[in-house]
Amino acid sequence: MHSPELLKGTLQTILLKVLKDHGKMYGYEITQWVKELSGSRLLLTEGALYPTLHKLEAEGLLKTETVMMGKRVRKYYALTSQGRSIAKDRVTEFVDFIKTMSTVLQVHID
Amino acid sequence: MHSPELLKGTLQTILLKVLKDHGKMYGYEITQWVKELSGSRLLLTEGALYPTLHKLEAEGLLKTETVMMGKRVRKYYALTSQGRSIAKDRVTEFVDFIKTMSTVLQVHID
DNA sequence: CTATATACATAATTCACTTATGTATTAATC
DNA sequence: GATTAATACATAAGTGAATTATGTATATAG
Repeated sequence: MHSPELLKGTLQTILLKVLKDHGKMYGYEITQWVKELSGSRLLLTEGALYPTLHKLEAEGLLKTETVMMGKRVRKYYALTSQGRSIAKDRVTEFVDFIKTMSTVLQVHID
Repeated sequence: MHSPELLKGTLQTILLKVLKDHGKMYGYEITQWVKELSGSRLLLTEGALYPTLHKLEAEGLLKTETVMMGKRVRKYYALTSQGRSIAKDRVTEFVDFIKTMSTVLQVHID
């Protein structure tokens, strides 16, 4: 597991990019998918996940669709067109940040 | 300039690694050096810098030497042996984090 | 002589996160 | 058939690393 400090500021980027790549997903599904993709190194907590999804929806980057699976609620999230645009920006911003950090720390990633 | 959110959790790593590479430095010198190294993309604020230096010193990772330059105080910081060890760990941890993030975000750095 | 750069420091505030708690359904285990 | 674990959502309290603001003081440039 990674230091939780490093994760700060990256959650929105992860959510937007995963939804961009994977299409519509529900919250729990996202946690499982990120866990699998990261080899259990990135574990999203519910206390961070749901408020962030709600915030991105409120900002118009995500749209929702609530489905009843038997008696259980499932809330699917998908990018809006604005969300797709921002997702791209956030990934670019992250890559740029990593490049700068790599220079300052004098490290080479792969 | 980078999103300040992404910077969170990386300040200690930057300070430790810069001091490891550059030897003893004083606070203001660190801000200028990081600014130059990063092409003005990483601007350390004093409100974050000094408390973090004090904290790292209190934890025994840094040792200080105060010098009077004429009438002006200058406080040099350098790694302790423990600090050198932790600096290495923090850089490794950061690189590992970036690798995980690159996988999850499906991006390639360089 | 006035503004900018150098050089330190700390207090108030912000905000994204963790931790804790709550509700409820479904599947597995004993 | 009862308890535990997994699925699935949600929010409130607390933490802590940052920003922003403020303060002090010397040195330099225009």
